[in-house]
Amino acid sequence: MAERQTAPGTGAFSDEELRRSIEALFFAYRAFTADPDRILEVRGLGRAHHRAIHFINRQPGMTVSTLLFTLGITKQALNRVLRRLIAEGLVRSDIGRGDRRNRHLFLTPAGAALEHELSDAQRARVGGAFRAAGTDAVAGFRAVLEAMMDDDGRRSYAALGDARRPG
Amino acid sequence: MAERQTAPGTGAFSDEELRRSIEALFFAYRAFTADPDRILEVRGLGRAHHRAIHFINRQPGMTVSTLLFTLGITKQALNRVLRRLIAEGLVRSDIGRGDRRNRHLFLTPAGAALEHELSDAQRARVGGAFRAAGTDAVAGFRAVLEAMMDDDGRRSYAALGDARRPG
DNA sequence: TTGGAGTGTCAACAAGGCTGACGTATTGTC
DNA sequence: GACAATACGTCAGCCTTGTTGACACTCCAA
Repeated sequence: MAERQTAPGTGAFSDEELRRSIEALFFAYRAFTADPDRILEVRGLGRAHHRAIHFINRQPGMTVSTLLFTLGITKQALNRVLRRLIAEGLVRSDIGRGDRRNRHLFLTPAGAALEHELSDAQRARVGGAFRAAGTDAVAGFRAVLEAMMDDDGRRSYAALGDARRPG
Repeated sequence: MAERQTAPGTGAFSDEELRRSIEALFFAYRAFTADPDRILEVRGLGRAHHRAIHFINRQPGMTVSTLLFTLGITKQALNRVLRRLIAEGLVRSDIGRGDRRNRHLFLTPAGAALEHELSDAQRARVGGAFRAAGTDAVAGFRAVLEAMMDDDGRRSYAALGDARRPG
């Protein structure tokens, strides 16, 4: 099934076109992660630490369970990452004032500095690709990515967007 | 540096737009890999096996070192993956006829069947996103991805494309 | 008061990267 | 013909980052 070689109608794509796009996504994503990986390596940190730092920066004060859902990993896996970030003075974990079971996560100044360094590298690559491809291409890029997410991803993505526009 | 809030000229993008795109890429890529992961899980295989199978399918007869360069991992890491795939009867390794030091890799019928299953799932998600976003968006998507690759990725990506158009 | 939610942590395990070192064909070169 | 280089395989050990299962603690809400 689904072995269409030619387009049966509007909006269909050839097998070869899809395979080529899958490869493009693979190689592009690899480059996308390679830049921050190099920065993290000198500190002995990994991609998991980067992801935690990124989302804590985007939503300061977010709880552990929100971060858990956003990352889509288990609490044990996240805990190991957070413990390290807190021990290195990059992240601060505050007990909730309303509900004291909750931990609210913030970047320390050192954490914010690292976030900035990582983000600069990643934005440089993405921004460079955007400038090379042009404004129209960027709109298409975003549209395809958003259509490609699964429900969990879409929920997290939307929640992050909402948090940027409070009220 | 590089903290531009407004567009200084044509083809510049806001900090927020870049950060949002980075998140979109993260969530989309996670969905993109989740589908094949589910299929592989029941066989006890992982993402690394998928990647090897994908590229062997795209370039039947490719040598071990070519695959090594394409994947960007060490020969020890690849060897572990290949050994498993050969043991399970999914991949065949033929001694080179010209240079007997080379090993040429092929999918067996069972390997091709698995490749098809994995590829169907991945093409379904990418194809669905393409149809939802439209033809113009797809062109932009590809343009951005290709501009985002690093040199190694671009080389591998180009080599795969050339191999599809022999002569 | 009690159940359950949110969190932290221990242990054990697996995938899949890495480096270093070594062995073995095979090929090309002096 | 001797020897270096290439292509590949493999062993051993290490790391990150994911998993399950189990347990303890704090605290909120019914």
